[in-house]
Amino acid sequence: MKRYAEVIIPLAVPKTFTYSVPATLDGQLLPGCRVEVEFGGSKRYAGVVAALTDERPSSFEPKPILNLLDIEPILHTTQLELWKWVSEYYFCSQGEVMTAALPAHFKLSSETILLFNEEYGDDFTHLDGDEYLVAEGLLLRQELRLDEVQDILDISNVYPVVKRLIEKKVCMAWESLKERYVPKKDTYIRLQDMYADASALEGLLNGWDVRAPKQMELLLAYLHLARSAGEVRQADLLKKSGCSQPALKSLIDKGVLVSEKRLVDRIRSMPREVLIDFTLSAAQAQALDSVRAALREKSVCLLFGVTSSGKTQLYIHLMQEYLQQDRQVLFLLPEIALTAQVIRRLQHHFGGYISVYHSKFSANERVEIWNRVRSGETKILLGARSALFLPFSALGLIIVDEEHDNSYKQQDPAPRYHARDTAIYYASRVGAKVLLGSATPSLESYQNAVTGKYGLVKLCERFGGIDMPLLSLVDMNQQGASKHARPILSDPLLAAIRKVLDAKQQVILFQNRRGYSPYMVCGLCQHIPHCDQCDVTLTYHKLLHRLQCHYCGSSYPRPLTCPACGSSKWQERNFGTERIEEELRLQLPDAQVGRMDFDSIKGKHAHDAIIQLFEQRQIDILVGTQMVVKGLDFAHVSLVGILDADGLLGFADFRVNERAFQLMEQVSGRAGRKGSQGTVIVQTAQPSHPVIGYVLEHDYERFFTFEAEARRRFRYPPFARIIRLTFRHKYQDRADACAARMASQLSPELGSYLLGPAEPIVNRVKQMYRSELVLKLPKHAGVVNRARVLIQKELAVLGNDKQYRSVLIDVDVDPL
DNA sequence: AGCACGCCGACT
DNA sequence: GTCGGCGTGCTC
Repeated sequence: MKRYAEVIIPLAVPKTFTYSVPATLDGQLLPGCRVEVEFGGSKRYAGVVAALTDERPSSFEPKPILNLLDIEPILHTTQLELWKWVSEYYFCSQGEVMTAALPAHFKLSSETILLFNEEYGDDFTHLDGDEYLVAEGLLLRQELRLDEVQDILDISNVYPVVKRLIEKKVCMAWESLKERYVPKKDTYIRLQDMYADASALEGLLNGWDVRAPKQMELLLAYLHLARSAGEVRQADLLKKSGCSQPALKSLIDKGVLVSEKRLVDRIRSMPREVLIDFTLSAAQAQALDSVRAALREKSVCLLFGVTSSGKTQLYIHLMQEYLQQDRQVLFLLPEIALTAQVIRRLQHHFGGYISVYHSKFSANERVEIWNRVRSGETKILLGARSALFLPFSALGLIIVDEEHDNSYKQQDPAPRYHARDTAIYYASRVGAKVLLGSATPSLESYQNAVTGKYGLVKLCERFGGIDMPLLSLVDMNQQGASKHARPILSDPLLAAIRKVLDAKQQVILFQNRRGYSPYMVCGLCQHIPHCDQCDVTLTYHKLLHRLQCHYCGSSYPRPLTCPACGSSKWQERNFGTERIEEELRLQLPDAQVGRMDFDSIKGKHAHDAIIQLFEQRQIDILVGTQMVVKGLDFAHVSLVGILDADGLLGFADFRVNERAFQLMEQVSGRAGRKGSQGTVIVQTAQPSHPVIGYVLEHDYERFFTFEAEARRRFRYPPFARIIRLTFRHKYQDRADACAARMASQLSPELGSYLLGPAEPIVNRVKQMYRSELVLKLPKHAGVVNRARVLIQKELAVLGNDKQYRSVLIDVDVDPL
């Protein structure tokens, strides 16, 4: 009966749009359904109905909804509320949240199709060159997409040509919105009904024509498959029998077999019971009890468990308990930790109840997982950040493993949301519990645990009684004559590697820099090559033999001579993973070396492939960036080397210490497994740095006390809330002016919490200059809300001011 | 985000 | 003189 619908359009427009509901859709339309609407002239989109109303807009005439795309809503109202909350909390549009939340195939936008007008005929004499080319294409193909027209003409703006062709009635334009999800169909083979009767079948076999032995073979293969599997796919049958399509076709033609197309799930489920084939250690069982108790009283519990204390086994037990109560469980992991190793392990226990959702899955598969979660068929979902937006219907528990991991915060396109924090909000809305797990909790979470806001459970014992690895330092000041003459691999480290390799064990070397050399310096004039588009030095990649910008991705040929002075005496400074790999091949020619970083895991399965090679011990030494840190379990690694601790401690943001501690502690945890204590060697020029000290002692609590004190003193999280505003423009002064304008609006009330405008460390990226404002707000709801209101208000003003509207403003709430 | 409208430089 | 650049304004 409601006559108007508020529709979310998947764009960065700050509001919903009102459309009228045609009489034909009366009653079928519900919030959460996708609808096809026209938006902005001719473009069509699949929008999501946020709400229905009877209120007639006064200032405009709503356009009608063109089509209903879903018979029932694809999400629940709790998800719509979540979208709204995320958009408000993180200062973005609901459309941007929609873009992040929905699988690609739910997001449709039209494309312009040109249809050839038959009546025009093939007399193209009145057309000019470009028009003729397109008309020819149309005659041949009947219809062309706009990007195909672009290919034909090879010019940037095809629109004028298209417009003339339409005016001359050669073709007409059509906006086509196609459902992109394609259900998968498989061909199945079954026996003709009359042979269901055993004697009829026997008769058939006995009277078989001996001239058709292939068909007989095929039929026997069918009977065999049907007996063991129940139903028979055509592909399996042909493969098993070794027969070809024609043999099958004649059996079908004879009316012995029947072929039929059936819709199938892309996601193979193995329907079987939950399998818990291990027992918890006393420490684990006790921790599990404490977690249960904590979750009875509080909605969030932090499980602080040292590396390899067996947190996952505890999770598995807890998940099973929620499963028995018929509640769904969401298990979040950082994308990079979602390896085949982890997936296999959970599938082993939960078989058909579990689904996995992450970027490696095809868009079609993701639609199917979406639907299975909504229907409640999937009880346990293992996924990365965006899995939080799946339409759970009976969510009972969210586990956020490695809760400290930075990849839970989406960085580049809005919404810049933190999946851990959003999960906590969402859980509270739907009455679910949250278990955060980490060996190195974030300062935020640990502070919340210490103050009693969250429950806190510690698991200090490594599973199976393995000792924590033994750490030792190599003081790099004593290695090499000068700062620039330091070796990449110090003598003690090299000696340790040799020893480990002799014992047929494996080594992980950690260096958080990819490429060969982070920058090159001209030996004569000290010139350093920079990116044209960004304010950063270029990293030399030896394999590509090019200089690359790690900010915008552009790449340059390696200069032979210095563009400033013409000398060719380049010096390569510092080292990345690529260089280490080379150094190892030089120093240890017999060792098998593998590299795992952003550059080496391109391609769908490259990441898992490297892990597998290492698991199978075809690689002796694995060199990598943070990727080697994330939740991998290798049984034979007895040595871990942290090659440049100073590189981790050298950043200039308030989280350096936290990140450095976490990375070093996590990578250390990779060393030592069953029966042997691992060794970690840290190379540093600052052996007395306090963070290094805490890592040596594996003492998270003392690290926390130390770091929390500094954060409190300088008013950083967890003792303050940060909102950062970045102003981007191709002219520095415009960006600065806009930031100054925002600052002037905020400072009367919030001046004491405001920093900037200031140019960030990297002040130009992709041809855009930047200016930054940072609000360090006290944790006081009134002040924070006031700041939000003022920012929101001023964003609207700046968006309408022609002096500032071309400045792009990014708001980052709780930035990393 | 698109996409159209509108006002200033290098080509016929 | 026109084609085409991208500044700016709007989308139910």
